[in-house]
Amino acid sequence: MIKITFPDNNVREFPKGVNAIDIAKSLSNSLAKEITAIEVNGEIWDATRAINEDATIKLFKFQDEEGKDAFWHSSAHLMAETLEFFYPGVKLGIGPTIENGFYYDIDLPEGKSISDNDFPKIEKKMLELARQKNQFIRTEQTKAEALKYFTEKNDEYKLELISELEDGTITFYEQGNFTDLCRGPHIPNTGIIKAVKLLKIAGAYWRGDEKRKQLTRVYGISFPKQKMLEEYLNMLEEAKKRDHRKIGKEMELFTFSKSVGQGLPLWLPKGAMLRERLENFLKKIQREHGYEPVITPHIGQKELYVTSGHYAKYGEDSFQPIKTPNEGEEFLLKPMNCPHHCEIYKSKPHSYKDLPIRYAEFGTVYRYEQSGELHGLTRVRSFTQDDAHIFCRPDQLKEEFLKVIDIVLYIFKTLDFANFETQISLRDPDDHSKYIGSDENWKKAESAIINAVKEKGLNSVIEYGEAAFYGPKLDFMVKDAIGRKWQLGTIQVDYNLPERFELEYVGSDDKKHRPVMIHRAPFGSMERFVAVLIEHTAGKFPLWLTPEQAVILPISEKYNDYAKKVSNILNNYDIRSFVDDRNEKIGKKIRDNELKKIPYLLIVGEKEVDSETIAVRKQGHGDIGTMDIKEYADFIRLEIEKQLAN
RNA sequence: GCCGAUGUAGCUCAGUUGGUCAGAGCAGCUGAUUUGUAAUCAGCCGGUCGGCGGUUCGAAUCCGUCCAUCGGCUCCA
Repeated sequence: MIKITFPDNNVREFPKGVNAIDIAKSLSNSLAKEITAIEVNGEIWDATRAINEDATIKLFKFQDEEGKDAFWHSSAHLMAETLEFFYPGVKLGIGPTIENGFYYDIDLPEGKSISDNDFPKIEKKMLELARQKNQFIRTEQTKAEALKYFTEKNDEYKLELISELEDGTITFYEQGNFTDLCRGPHIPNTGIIKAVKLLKIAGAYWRGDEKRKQLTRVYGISFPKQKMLEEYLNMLEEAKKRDHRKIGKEMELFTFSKSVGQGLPLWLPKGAMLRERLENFLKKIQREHGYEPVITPHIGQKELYVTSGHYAKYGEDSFQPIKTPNEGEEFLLKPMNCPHHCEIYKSKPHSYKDLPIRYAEFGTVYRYEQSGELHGLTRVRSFTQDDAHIFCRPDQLKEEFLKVIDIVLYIFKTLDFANFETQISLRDPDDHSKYIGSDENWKKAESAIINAVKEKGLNSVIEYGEAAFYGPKLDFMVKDAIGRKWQLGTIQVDYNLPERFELEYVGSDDKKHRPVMIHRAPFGSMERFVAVLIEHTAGKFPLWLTPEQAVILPISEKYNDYAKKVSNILNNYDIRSFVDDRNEKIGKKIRDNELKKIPYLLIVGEKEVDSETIAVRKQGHGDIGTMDIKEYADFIRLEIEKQLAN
């Protein structure tokens, strides 16, 4: 007998050789059917793998991340089996799980191709094979055996992978007529895969190397229940409807022009108004938090970026220097605001008593992103960072971090991003060589971030090796209304630039010290933030932010004058309104303005004119009654105050 | 940048094998109607069919090339 410790620290005895399914069965039969994987002493195992020693375990179902991983990875094998059936001689690259589903990179035999039209038959065959309930059988292989198998199969991709593995660590998995090199784990058998959908096809280089052969990547997703697939497909539909590129066009927020250039957004009046309100919102918070506004030019001498080190790293692959009539004089479009802010810091000497100094600027920067990478407002070549740089003493780091976190949390709360998590990016613990700055400072900064996050009680994951070479950072990821994750704000510690720009302050010891710099952008960039906000709200912005808050709809032309009067009064109350005086029936005007997502439709006809009132209709809710104008203005003001309340 | 797909009016899209195929709806304009809570009717305007070049008697349609967009890859200070 062996001792099995459950997550709740319960310990029970099982016969040696027990597996996850057996353990689950001892709890409930229905649970046993749902188990896809198990954690055994910190390692993820197959649910059917025998446990021969005392162990601490955790059972996983599809709902768990680890359970999904096994499920989708197994589905990738099932897809590979099916592809071998339809395309004999196909060579297989890698087939991992991704955030939503899985893919397999394949090299089709000469002259063969695969397209969306082939998906239905592949899906059908996959389900047919799934229904055979073929077990996933794990076998350990010697390197020689493994090489022999794939040499006979003539799959150079697997051979390459195996050649890099250490002998004694190689395992194969077999299900039905298919055998693959695989670390695992896998689900017990194919039978629990009940729904399958192939999603798309794309080219991908073998091992991500553009000099190597391009393989065909087939993406798919699978579920243990048909209903889950339907829900997922609905979510994709919903995501399509919320696409900020589509809504941005419909609502006339922004556009692009081939003539201006790709990746260079043009903000239309309504978008510009929206953005301005977001900026003012943040400016007000920043004023309250002791930030000082600065303004810097869009270009700087090339030497500035040589000093910062960015020219060496990005110069060749970015916008090229601007030349002037003066021989040898070169300027760069600024790819970031930091060097300019460092120069502002240097414009006068600083005492330790002055710190922290916080310079804030909505600074527009230019980066030559690869053309294929541009995407709506989320990836552009010119964007405006809600940037600020905090210059502080090392002992102030944690305090400043806490304050920045406060700002970010206030923004999330006000804009209704209820779900978010943070990622703390630290040094690679095994290799400190690629990082600049003293060990002591890094330790201080890393613990400052960790403690700040802990103090605020934030949901966070720590990623080792993800820090920038110049310092650790904290990133904020929000989940939008339909569950998609977006990276927004970032707070980064920087030891590099203060060094390179030789920034100093005079300490209480009358000696010169180097300040620490914090880069922070709670929105990330205005472009990206507005894009995420559009997708989060589906264009139904909070009342305080939306470009047009109310539209006045006269029943007929006779009431246009009254409508204009109402609009003027509302505008005096700072409520953004306009009159829809088109010669259309009221039903048509309601429909059009509902579709335009205007939050309030104010209908005026004979009754309203006589009683000096308006009939209020809330977008998506219908008629909510008649009010006089002052009453309505107070009503709106209250709603806005509620939204902005801390 | 690479692979693949796409590009027809302001928007959404038709356009079979190259030959009255330059179309529809919405938007806009004009007129009629004067309307009470999700589409009133009629007329009109609007396109070098992404750009350039080629094949052909003839090209939105076939070929080449460039540009842009989309989906991926790679990248993201």
